[in-house]
Amino acid sequence: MITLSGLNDKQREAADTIEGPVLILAGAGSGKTRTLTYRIAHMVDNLHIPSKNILAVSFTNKAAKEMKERVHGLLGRSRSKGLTLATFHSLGLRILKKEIEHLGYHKNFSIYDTNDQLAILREGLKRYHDEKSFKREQIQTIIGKLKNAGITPDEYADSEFFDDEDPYCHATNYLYDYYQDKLKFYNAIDFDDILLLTVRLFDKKPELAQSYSEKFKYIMIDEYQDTNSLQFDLIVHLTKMHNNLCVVGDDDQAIYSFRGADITNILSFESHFPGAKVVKLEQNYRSVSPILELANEVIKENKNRREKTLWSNKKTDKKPLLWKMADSDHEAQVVVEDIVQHQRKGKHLGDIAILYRSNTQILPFEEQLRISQIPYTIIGGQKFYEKKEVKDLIAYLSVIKNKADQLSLRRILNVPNRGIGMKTLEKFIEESEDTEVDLFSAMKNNSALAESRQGKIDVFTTLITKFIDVFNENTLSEGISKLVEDIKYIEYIDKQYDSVKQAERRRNDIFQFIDSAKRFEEFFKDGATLTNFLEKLLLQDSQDPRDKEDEDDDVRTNEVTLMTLHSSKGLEFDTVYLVGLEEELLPHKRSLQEGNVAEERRLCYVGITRAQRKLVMTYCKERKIYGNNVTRHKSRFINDLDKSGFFVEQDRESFGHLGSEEEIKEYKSNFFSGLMGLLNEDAQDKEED
DNA sequence: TCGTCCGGCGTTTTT
DNA sequence: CGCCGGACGA
Repeated sequence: MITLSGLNDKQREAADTIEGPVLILAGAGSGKTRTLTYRIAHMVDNLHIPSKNILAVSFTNKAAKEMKERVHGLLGRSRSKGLTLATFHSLGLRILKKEIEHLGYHKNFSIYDTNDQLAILREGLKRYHDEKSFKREQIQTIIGKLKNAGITPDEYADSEFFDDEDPYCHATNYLYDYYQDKLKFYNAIDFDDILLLTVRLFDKKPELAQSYSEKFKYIMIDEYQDTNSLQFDLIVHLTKMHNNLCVVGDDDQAIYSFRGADITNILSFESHFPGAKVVKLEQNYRSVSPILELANEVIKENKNRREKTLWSNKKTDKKPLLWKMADSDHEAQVVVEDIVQHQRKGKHLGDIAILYRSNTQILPFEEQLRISQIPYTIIGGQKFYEKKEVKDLIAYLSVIKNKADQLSLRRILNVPNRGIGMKTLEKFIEESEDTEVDLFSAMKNNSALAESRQGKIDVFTTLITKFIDVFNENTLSEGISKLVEDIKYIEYIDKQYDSVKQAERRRNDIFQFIDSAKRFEEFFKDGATLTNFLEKLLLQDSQDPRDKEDEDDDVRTNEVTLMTLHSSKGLEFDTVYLVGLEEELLPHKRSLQEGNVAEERRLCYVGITRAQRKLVMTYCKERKIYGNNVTRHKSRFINDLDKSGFFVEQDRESFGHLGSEEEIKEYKSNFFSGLMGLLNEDAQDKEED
């Protein structure tokens, strides 16, 4: 028997309302995950709802995993068996893997990421007249928006999105069609397609939608403020048979509109689902009250939001601080100096985060942290699978799985060097397009080339064919090891880089890749197929620390965390430095141009509400932008409340954080000796090379 | 087929 | 200022 007595009244109400539509408006730090997990446990344990009828959807793997673990904690493994806790994309993919043939794709389809998308668009642009005046990134964005609006290439020209006067629309009209055609030909789908095709499948086969809706009788959606219209359509399909939909979210934390998230989904929930019950969670268990008061004050300027006022039992006299800095180097110095003080007092570095609007702000902080020898970790950035070596190997695996995957095939055709160049490739592509046979088969058929050159191609096609068997007969990691050996990939890497260190790092990536395959096998046993592995790699999020895979957990947690405001959503830290609170940075220049200041304000709100006890905000008088110094102004988000007493402003210019001349001198000399130490280290690095 | 030089561009990015 | 991508030459 699960008791809900540990929840507060509102949380309990939310966890105990099971039938019909429910909207839980969960303010930052209000115990949303706790409420959701108790709700699930309550349904299974007390109400005896079969776990297989429950579906909970979140946005990230991390959130899904956390929810899974916490439900396990409440129910134990055996009783939580059968629950479906997924992300939108993993759910869609699960459905497509069974049903995609209804849409004319083969079951061994590949999944393409942003880079793959751009590669196709590049070629499309080459065929389009006046190619130079269009940027493929922009076209890609538009196509993404069209997909998320559910508009097909055929429909585009007649849609509201098409403007006959706009040359971009004409280019998009051509390219969208071209792009979708290629995907189909390569038997590939992109991230947006995962949702789009699932919805389309349900549109086309209502009886299928119905059967899924009957299976998932109780549905919960986390971070509902970030859903887009496709996800909404999917939810409508899945709830059609019962209307048992519980969504959780906070409109004040909607920060992904640039990815198509539609805040009206949460704002208009009651009109989309009549009879909905709305529960507000406003008690915050995370932050001390001065931080919440500031947060409330900042966000209340936004119009068109659901009124919420967070409150906390945690009282303190200490107000949030606002530090005025000279420039970005100074900003980093002062912040890191403050962190050093923390460390001296024995505070745990894992409780500290530096949050910023844009990745361009990282550099000075990284420098200062290194000089002061403070361990740190940067969240986000390059994903593991985006490293060149890993991508090469993934491309091999992709082709072995799906021979029609032309993009992957082209990536590896001459990697390592097989003496097959563009000329040869082009001939075969032409052949492939003319005969509507996939590129691999065209190469195997050997009709485009003279005998003499065909030899090199045969080596390649034989290799791939051979490895289809190798992967059938061996485990995943064995297969990959054999592949690396067979193509002499390590030797190839060593040749590519003259720096020993670089080659070493690349080699390491490869071994790490094989290791990750091993771990995958250990975890999934018989489920560790090539297909599942590739899927996991592509859908895995980038919220793991960069380059830190090998370290122990306790080492890892005693590090200062650096990340963007976007990445920080859902997390909390004892101490938060919210840096660069300047006009044109937060709010960002581009958002100002586009007139989306409300979202920037929410971003600021998210940053403030990450802090549990200590919040320090900073801005600079001057900042280097693309090489030149530019005068900066305090962000409107705090400037508006200047004299209101919600925070204390301190001038930290000219080493103002230190007392006497003596101290300043000492600080500077420490700073420079730190710098020299670094230079020496670099020199040593070079010697090793 | 590969390396080098020049020009343009520069936000966030759960999958 | 620094990175990336395209163009062009050896």
